[in-house]
Amino acid sequence: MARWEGDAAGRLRSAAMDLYAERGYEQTTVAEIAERAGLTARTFFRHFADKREVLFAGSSDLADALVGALKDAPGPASPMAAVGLALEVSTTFLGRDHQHSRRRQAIISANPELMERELIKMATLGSAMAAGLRERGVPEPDASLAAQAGIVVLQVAFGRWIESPVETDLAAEMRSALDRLIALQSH
Amino acid sequence: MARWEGDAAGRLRSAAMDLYAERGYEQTTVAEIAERAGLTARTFFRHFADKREVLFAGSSDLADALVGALKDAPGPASPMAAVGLALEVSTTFLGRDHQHSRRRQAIISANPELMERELIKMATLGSAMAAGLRERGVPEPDASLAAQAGIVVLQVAFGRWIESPVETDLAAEMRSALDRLIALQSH
DNA sequence: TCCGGTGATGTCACGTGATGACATCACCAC
DNA sequence: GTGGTGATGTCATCACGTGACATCACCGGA
Repeated sequence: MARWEGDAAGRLRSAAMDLYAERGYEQTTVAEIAERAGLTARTFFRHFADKREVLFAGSSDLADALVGALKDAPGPASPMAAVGLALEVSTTFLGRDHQHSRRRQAIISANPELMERELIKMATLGSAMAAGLRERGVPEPDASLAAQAGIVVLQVAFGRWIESPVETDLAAEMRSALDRLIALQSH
Repeated sequence: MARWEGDAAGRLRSAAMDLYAERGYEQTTVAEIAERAGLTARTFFRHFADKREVLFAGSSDLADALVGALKDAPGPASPMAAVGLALEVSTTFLGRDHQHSRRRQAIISANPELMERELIKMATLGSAMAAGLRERGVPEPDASLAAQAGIVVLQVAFGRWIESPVETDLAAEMRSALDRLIALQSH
């Protein structure tokens, strides 16, 4: 068997992706994922908190990068400008593998439970960015508004990037969406 | 017992609220909720899809009202102006009972699973509003950006209303938050 | 060379959430 | 009163998730 062959978490991740894609999230049991990875269900839950989390590993890295970008933004930058820089940074995480992103997003969009998990990850990201803005001296409610508005831009831009038939530039989508949001407020 | 005494869903809702508040969401079993309401666990699941949903009944009414407000908004109103009108309407649903809203939100905020459910309800609300804006002729990505930005405003304003020590006016919080968001974009 | 520690994995038992199938009860129209 | 209808109860079952304990591979030191 595959026991002791290393990278158990990685094997579980790809086994889960394959099975979720093949037969759907709900129709896949944790035991089946583990079996395909040469492990047991109990071990699955040692690597991932629950059946959904296997699709969301590494999301805290993204949060750290975004908060770091806010900290590194030039002092005089406005809140939304700082958020724009953070969104720029996010594209280096999210825009890496279009094929993989497409597959993963199709799985998530097809299931409400997975959507819930995605949304709480995004909301957490927004809260972290709001904290980063407060660190920069931005008061509430401005910090939360700017941060969560930034998350909206990120999600809309990412969605368009995913759905685009030709492979576009994610950073360009981000800038475009942010511009549109700003344009919507001017009257 | 309380079988056949009418308003089973209502009894289950208040039993759940009480128990969730007393001992926490996770420490409460569905059987306990049903027992307090004089019913069985099986009946609980006939009225509510799952253990979380008992806290979120009636959220589709809110969605209908918001979409209706978008439809009734004056033709020349800009997307964000229409969203502002919809937010105004939302306060008649959300700002009804400050005491109850506080209790409910405390329960939800204390538990990630409940937060997930709240977030997907809000996201669904945003999607419905985006569809309403498209109905008004607003193209994508503007429709989604304006709608989801409106949801951000709603959430921030509602949070401030909930946390305010003195009872403020929810509609005023909404207008204030929307103004702040607009101000953040102007440079 | 072996011995013991350490971390990852397996095995077992269990409570809970959630659902299908079927029985039972209250109520209402005729 | 009879039969239909909707709400509820009972029973069986499966999957998720977790605690407790056993087992395995590997590595460093005597």
